[in-house]
Amino acid sequence: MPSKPPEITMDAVYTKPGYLFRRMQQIAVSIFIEECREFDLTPVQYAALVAIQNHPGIDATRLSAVIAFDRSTLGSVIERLESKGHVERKPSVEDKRVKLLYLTKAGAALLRNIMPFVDRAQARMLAPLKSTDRKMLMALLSQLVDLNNEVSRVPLRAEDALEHLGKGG
Amino acid sequence: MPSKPPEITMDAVYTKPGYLFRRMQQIAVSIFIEECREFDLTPVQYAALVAIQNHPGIDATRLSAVIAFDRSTLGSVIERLESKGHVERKPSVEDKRVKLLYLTKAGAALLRNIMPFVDRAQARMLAPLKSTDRKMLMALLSQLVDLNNEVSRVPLRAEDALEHLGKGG
DNA sequence: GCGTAATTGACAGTATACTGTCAATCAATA
DNA sequence: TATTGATTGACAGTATACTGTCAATTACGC
Repeated sequence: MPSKPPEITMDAVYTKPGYLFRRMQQIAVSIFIEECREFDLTPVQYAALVAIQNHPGIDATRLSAVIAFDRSTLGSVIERLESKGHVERKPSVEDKRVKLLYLTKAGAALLRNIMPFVDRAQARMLAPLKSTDRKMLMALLSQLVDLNNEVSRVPLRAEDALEHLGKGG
Repeated sequence: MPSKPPEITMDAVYTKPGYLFRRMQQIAVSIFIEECREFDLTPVQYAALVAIQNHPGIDATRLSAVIAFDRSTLGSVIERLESKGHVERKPSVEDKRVKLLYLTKAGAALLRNIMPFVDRAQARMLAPLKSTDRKMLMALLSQLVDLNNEVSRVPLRAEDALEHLGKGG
């Protein structure tokens, strides 16, 4: 007869949402990088490009609200996008603190070309599930992220993107 | 009538699983850190402590397989746990490359004490959903992580933990 | 038992992701 | 207008998370 089992088993990790969210994030990034290898773009860089394309002349602070990404880290992300020639930073004439963000032609072209690869990556993440299960998971996840929006350090504020209009650099 | 909308809208980000997994991971970590503030422990450090408690004398490579965590990063995680006095690293007599991992008494006590706080954090992550939706989400997520296990760089290999038995330091 | 494979831990490098701080600048108001 | 407070971008510091490399060591095929 074996001695009494430890009070805390690996189920204290494996069956918990925190662990599963971490694993799924690892897997999602891994698939994205693999599918988009030839473009040398990370998921966050992709999100930033889409947001800048949608809101030309946005500044870094508002961009961070639009993609729910920490402002401190966003600086280096933009730097990399700039050094790769996908993004331009122009100082605002109205507010000397602000640098306005624009896609370069190369950045816009990249975004068009990468879309089918991104789509394939997103499809692969959910591929192991049946169609109905995919829809169910996405619906529940969207709800949960939305309902927990205020919890994270950088809540999503999609409407912030509009504030730059009329302030044009 | 406004001009034709951009081909690529923010839905190319917001409605995609990759974005939602990233957001949910951000939120999960944020809640964990908040609930466990007084213990100064991160989610990964918690997972490592649980695994070491379950498999005393495990080495770093096997530990990485048991918590599906990159071997390169795990070194610094263990270092931090060691410097906080939660973990001991003892060289193996049988294999001079290997350092065997053990919880200290303080580490074991910490693990016991933190459990209710971890449970509260895990519950908070799913709190906005109805009970049936919580169960549904967890079931789908568990399936998906399991079915995608081989995709990530460090697949989960829970059974690896047993290999150290009989090799005792 | 010897040369080669593989394993192990460590390290360098890149990229998120967070906390906190700072100076420059702008806005709001007394 | 002068002071105060908020905003903005930059930076330092910590902690994941990955790729790739390396030397020491072990295991294995012959």
